[in-house]
Amino acid sequence: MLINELAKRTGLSVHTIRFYERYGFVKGTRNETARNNYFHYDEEAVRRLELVADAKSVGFTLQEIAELLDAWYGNTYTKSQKRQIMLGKILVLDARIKELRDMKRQLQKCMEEL
Amino acid sequence: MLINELAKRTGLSVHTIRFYERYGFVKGTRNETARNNYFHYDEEAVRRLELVADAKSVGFTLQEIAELLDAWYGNTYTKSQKRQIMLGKILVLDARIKELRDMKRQLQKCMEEL
DNA sequence: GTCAACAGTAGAGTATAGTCTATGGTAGAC
DNA sequence: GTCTACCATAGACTATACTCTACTGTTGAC
Repeated sequence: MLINELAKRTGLSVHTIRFYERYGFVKGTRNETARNNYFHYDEEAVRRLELVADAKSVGFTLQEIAELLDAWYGNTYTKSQKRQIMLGKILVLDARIKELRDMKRQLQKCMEEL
Repeated sequence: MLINELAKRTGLSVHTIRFYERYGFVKGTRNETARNNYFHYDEEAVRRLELVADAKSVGFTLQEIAELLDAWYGNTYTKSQKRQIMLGKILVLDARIKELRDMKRQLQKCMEEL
């Protein structure tokens, strides 16, 4: 698919996808025989961008997401390194969940005292 | 206390506190009799900044925090409006907690499949 | 009285994450 | 063949949240 369809599939704007492309989050492939220089994207591109969106919404930075994508799909890390990275992110999530729960408790207490 | 002590008490930098001051997150009081123009801060300032730090760490923007501080300490809202604002923030936190849990589950699943 | 450490204001600079504009080259319907 | 919608690159612009610099005035120890 071309970038426009990818944008529709992922709910991201074309601009944002191009921006993510510079970060290496997705990569299109060019057709050698075609005389245009359009990039084509596959289903993995969709999955990668969906992961980016999910990871972003839980507060990971683009740098962290780059690492996560590499651990998920890439081959720069060994299996055990990948597991380590995943585990690290899980611990970050646990800490963040705790902060959210604490804040929620604070707000509830404040509401009761009103 | 003066701004330096406030910074030490809250763990924020003097710069950051001044920045927050422009947002109305804290306000010092000036001593009429003194010939300097130093601002003095009280315990509420400490509590307010601690709330700012907590709210920030769970992902609220400074705008949202301004609203929260007003609901918490201010008197621009009625009690029932304040409760509404608090409840709104609690629902946001719930949604965020859910997202974090979902992401955690995804990561765990990916780890198992490695 | 002078020097370091602190106070104040104003405004410039930085990082992150987009978002948009300018420009120019395809593709396909009519 | 031309019009609209799309593709590409490069780079400018924006918002948020700081962070720092420049400059000046104050305080308190020595």
